[in-house]
Amino acid sequence: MRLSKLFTRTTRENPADEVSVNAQLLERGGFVYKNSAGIYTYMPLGFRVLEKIKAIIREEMNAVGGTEMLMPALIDKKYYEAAGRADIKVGFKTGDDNFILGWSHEEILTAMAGRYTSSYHDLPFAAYQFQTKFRNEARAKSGLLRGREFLMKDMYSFHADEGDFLDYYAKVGEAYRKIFERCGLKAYYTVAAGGDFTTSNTHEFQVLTKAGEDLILLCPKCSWAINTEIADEKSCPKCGEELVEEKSIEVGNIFPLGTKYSEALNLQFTDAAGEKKHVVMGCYGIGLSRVLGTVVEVHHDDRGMIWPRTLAPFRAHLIALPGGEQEAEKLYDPGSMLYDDRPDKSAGEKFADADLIGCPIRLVVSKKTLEHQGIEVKKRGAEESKIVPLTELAAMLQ
RNA sequence: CGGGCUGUAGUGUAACGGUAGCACGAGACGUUUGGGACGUUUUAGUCCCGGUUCAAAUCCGGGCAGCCCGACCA
Repeated sequence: MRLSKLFTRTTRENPADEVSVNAQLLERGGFVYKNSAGIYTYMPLGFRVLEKIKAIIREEMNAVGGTEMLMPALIDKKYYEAAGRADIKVGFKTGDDNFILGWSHEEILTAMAGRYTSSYHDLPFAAYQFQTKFRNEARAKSGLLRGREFLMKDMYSFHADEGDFLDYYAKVGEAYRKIFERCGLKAYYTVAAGGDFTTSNTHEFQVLTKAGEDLILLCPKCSWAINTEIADEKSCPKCGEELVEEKSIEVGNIFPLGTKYSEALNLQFTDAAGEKKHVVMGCYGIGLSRVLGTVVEVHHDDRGMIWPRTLAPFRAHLIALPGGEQEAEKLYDPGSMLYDDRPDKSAGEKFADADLIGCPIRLVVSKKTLEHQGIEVKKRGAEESKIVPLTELAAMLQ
């Protein structure tokens, strides 16, 4: 993409009233636009990052047999009423009393599953979606970390019995590890309480950051962790090491639903012995926008964002300086490069923008580099740069 | 939902109750050209409603909005 064609613009100043790093940098770089507290538009650069996160999650969910679908955001209250959650205060009302802006989709999917689930032959299955969730948070805060409208991947699994569920639960937990690792996040598998549900076997994926609003007790030796909401242990039950309290942000969670929803919405199947049983369910969520914000919290410096290669809006940021314009046009690859072709911007301004936007590699073509038949290559976050022969650039970007 | 703080051009900020100013951005012209360059010039603003006052960005009341602390949080 050419910067001359990108309609967003960076700003030199942090937005007033914005304290969290992710909100400051994402807004300054033109990745997001805050429309209201906790409500953001993903501008082109931010959207590209979001799509990369989505692609990683999609791959890993498909790999554990998840099937993608898309449910409505506007949900008939009857679904929530069936499980006794219609009055929950995090919901947004709409102009029609019968409809609520959806904040979770257990009920609606459980209700729909009834049409397709008759026998144990129909089980197990897992379905997921990427969807905008609405939560009437009493206090939206910390940029993308706690929004009133946010993008979430939610998956629900349906099983004939607890054992089958537990096997799957472990598989999804492993998939989540891969997802966060691929997103450049060190996420700790943390024992937690799942709201209305059992305190056993519910887990959160927590990333350590000062911007986080959760507190976990973490074992520095074996990485076992537990949310302080449900524990005040002093030492690790796995290895005995003393636990350390850390601030963290929950980027994902997985938890058992048991038969809560299958009973509430009467989702039953016939087992091999011909008996009717309630389906055993699990639920698995990842907040994409929260992942986006967390990555910025973790990967930045005083000049701007430093995107992991897997999520960067573009692999490289190509800058044309005087004398290098023609060569830059030849090198420009629209698929992988953000190309600063603006003729009226000073070198310093282009460098500052490149640092702020944070693509992994910065490429500069100028009279100076062409005197060496080369292009300057600098990694974001590194101090040194080097001149690479033009003929070797393509290989280097692999 | 309690508490605190704050609302001024696109952005960031000034202005004792008395002419709304500065910087950045954006536009024009010229000079520049490897770390946010310079000159000239143009552009654009007091969140909303009411009150006090000769006079309100400023004081008062009420809204609305934003941020922070707490409570809450599938």
